[in-house]
Amino acid sequence: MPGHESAITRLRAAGYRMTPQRLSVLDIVARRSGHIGADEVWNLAKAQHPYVDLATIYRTLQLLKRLGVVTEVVIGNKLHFELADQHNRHNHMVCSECDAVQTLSPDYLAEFSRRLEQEFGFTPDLDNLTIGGRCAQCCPEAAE
Amino acid sequence: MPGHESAITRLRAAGYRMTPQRLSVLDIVARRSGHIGADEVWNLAKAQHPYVDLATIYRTLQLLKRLGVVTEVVIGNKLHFELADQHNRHNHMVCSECDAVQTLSPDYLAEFSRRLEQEFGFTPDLDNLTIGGRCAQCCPEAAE
DNA sequence: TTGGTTGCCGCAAATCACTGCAATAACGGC
DNA sequence: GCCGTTATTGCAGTGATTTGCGGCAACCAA
Repeated sequence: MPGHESAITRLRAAGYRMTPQRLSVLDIVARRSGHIGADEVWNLAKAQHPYVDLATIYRTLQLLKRLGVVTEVVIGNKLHFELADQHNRHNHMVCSECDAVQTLSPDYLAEFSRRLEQEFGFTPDLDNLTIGGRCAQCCPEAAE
Repeated sequence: MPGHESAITRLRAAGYRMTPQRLSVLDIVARRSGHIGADEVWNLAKAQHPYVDLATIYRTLQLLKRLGVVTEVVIGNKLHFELADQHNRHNHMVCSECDAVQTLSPDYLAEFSRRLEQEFGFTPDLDNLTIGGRCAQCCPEAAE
């Protein structure tokens, strides 16, 4: 699976160790095309490595997020993760009614981001920004 | 304190009941100029009404949020709330390093929001949008 | 004012995410 | 290949928020 090598290299370069648990998590997230919940990562990881702890899953996912290997999507009140693909960056719009997820080109936020940095010196973490709201189906005005 | 009456009216109009607990929460959030954590609301509420439960505080805050009476700000891993003031709407930028909070005019997001609605029929909940990132002090490039 | 309806509260337990600590294992050096 | 250092894990516990449920009380109508 592509993506692994560079991620492993990045981990090593930052002084972290490669463990079977981390490989499992990385593999699971990489195989999935799209976001996956922490609990689901755990279930799949247990299939490969029966004694992994959920805490390890969370720690690993947070680590991979810090390294920019995965991005975080807030859906309902659960965290989901997906492989960060530089060639297909996108943001997420999540409906607070039905939890439907739509993706969004980061172009929509580029101008906004640039202004925050120029005017406030604030660097928004757009890769992990989830935009909440109502989708077309659930929007109050969409009531037929 | 202004704002109470309209909020009470809005609650009633939506078929909800006014209770001493809800009045307390409303009063506490309204008196505070700025955001306040759920736990702090609880402590203050207990002073007026010793047997309020934390669950009631959370339920009330979520209710007031749904009604647009208060807005939610995510700071670190805690929820904060503040009175929604139509004459002083603003967004929040929260530093993921030091939890510093800066406010932001919603003008910065107006164009973005308009496009989401026009192109996707998605109505973003900007009132409760917290933008995470690094502030000028904590930004990697700010290392002197 | 009184009574009935039904939404709300307090309590307890569940859920999700995170953290401290002692035991364990990854990795560089010999 | 073996050893020591030290990052990482599993486990148990904590913090923050949410939910189920039975009893209680706010509100409307008479």
